[in-house]
Amino acid sequence: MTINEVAAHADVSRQTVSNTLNHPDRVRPATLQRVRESIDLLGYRPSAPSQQLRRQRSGAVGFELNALGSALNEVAHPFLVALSVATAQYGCHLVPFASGDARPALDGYIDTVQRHLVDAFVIVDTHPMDPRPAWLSQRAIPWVAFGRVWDDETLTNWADVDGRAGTAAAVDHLVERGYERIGYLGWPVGSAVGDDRRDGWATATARRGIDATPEAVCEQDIAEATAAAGPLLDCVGRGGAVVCASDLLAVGVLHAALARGWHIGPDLGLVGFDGSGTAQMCGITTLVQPLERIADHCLKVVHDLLDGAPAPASGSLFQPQLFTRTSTDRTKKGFS
Amino acid sequence: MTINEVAAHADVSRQTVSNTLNHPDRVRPATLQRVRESIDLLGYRPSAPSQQLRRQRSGAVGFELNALGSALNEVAHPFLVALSVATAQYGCHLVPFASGDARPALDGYIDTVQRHLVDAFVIVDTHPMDPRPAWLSQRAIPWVAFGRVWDDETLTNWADVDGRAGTAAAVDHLVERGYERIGYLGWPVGSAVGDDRRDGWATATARRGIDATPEAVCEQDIAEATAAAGPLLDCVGRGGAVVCASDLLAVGVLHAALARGWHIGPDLGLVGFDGSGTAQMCGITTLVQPLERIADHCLKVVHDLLDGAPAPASGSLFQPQLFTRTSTDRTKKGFS
DNA sequence: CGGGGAAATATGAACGTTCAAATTACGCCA
DNA sequence: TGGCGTAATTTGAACGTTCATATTTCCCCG
Repeated sequence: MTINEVAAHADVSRQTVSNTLNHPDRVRPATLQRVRESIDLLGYRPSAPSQQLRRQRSGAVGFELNALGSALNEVAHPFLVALSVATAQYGCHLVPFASGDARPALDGYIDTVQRHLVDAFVIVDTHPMDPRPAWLSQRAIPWVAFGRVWDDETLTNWADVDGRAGTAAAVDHLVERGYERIGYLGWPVGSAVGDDRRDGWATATARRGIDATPEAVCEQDIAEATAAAGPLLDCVGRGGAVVCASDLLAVGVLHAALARGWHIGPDLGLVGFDGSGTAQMCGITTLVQPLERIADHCLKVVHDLLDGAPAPASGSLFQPQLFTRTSTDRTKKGFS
Repeated sequence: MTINEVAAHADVSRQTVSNTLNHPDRVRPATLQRVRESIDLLGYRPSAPSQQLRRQRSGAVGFELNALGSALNEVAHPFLVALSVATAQYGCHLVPFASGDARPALDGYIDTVQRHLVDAFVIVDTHPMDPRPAWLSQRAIPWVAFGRVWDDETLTNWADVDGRAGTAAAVDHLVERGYERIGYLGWPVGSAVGDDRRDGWATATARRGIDATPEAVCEQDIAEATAAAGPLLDCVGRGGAVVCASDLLAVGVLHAALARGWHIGPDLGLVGFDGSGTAQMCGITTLVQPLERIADHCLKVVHDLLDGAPAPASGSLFQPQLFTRTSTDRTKKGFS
């Protein structure tokens, strides 16, 4: 089913069919309707390869999937789904490509862009010394990052979650719920995301005048988190609470508490971060990242860039939303 | 950078450049080398849209991402990553498209195939009454399923994990480790995948002559699993073990056991299913699905179909691999 | 009712590649 | 050395679309 067959059926030229779809204002109403009927009747959809070739634009956005540690990254998949949903709005599609030990990250970017498979990228897991922002910008390849861009203040095309506000909201919530001692389990100092989230907790507890604020750090690993939670639980005691830098760490705390026979909720308030499936499964109150809005924003930015618009004046911070579950309910025992 | 520029640089015609890449046997060795040098020097990569248009083939495989419940599906993301890795082998790429309440499943299939964005599909989450297999087959669109195809015995282009063998291996492992009473926590009867996994446990315990084989069922939900685990733990007692239909259910059992103050491993053997990140995080012995091999197999099948080969004679069953963690180690306390 | 101007529609060309067919180069033997 | 057969290479055409330009149609007014 090609444009010519539709044109023949509607007794117009192929260009009129093209205009019907791309510039309806150039077509007389009567003709427009007739062509549209033919399109519907014949079930015509323009061929993507043809359009891509002619327009010199693939209409696709590349997305790197890191094969390493994909099992532990609980945000990657929901974000990918959110991006896929959002593509419909922008008339584009996603092209994921793998990286890992076998295939260095930049290779996939080079490949896909040189073959005109994609004309922009959404990048995630940005970190200090990340080569991708500079590399892409040098080549004038549009891109947007989910996660702050480090190293270069002038690169403003990123969106991120306001970790500071998130953990602060967690503290407020815990105070309202009547928890008195509020500890924090985070990552070692130096991780920018982690420091941001810790700051929110520290600031909020100080503002609330809470004096018992023990904290501990560990890597993003559940065994470490469980071990690190021990001293923390000693300090906050029954009736205390812990805010965590991630849902995974919260699960560690949960295990440590369960091992003591504490009831999550009544005996210990617990707040995670990320809104992952794990938190959902374990009934842990968490700070849900607004992935749908972030995905939409990311696609908007790259499309603006593709249309020649300048980069946004600054990065965008999105507010995480506190999703209350039984782990911060002092009246219910939760499932444990 | 187009084929013509390479041709000019190497002082040959564009067709010789094309042959150098697609039919090197048709090019004289001396010419071949010269053209290859030009290609490398200029960094030429053929334009995908041009190739797709000319070859009438997109070289892409569609993959439906269900926006609903994506957070609870722990296999979808690793499988997607495995597929992405495997695409490199087959010179193709992936095009994920979203479905959900807003967009019925078949719409995405129709769209992508009519626009020539993809020429085949990998489908997952197959179930009885699934409309996709028949729909795709009727239209002669190549596809392959990860998960058995129900309703129609003649559709053999699927790959799945041998659940029966998996749970049987779990029982053998638990017996070897010295656990005596081996219970089972599964899904309500009627789910084909669940029944398959339960059968493996039932058969293996019978073969081993184990008489204490309590079982319980619940939905794929951690609160339900925790509740259902109670009676199960009463029956198997300390020193017993539980095999679960999924890692999520195993986490439920884990919570129930921790709440009793039992040590996972010494007091209770626990085996999950799927090899999810959750099992990894919680130190649960699990049956790892060989997603890399399955992904490779799926791409092989669709490419064979695209090359006109007949469908495989039968579906392929892949053996899950028992991955031992502390939850089945009677000598270690694990992290809890 | 004819002419002028704008609106609507149609035509030629091009995007970069590969297939099919035509042309040229090469090696071999008489 | 000339001719012949095959290998190597080149040329024309086409994939389906959209841009730029050319042509036609329509409407309005003199």
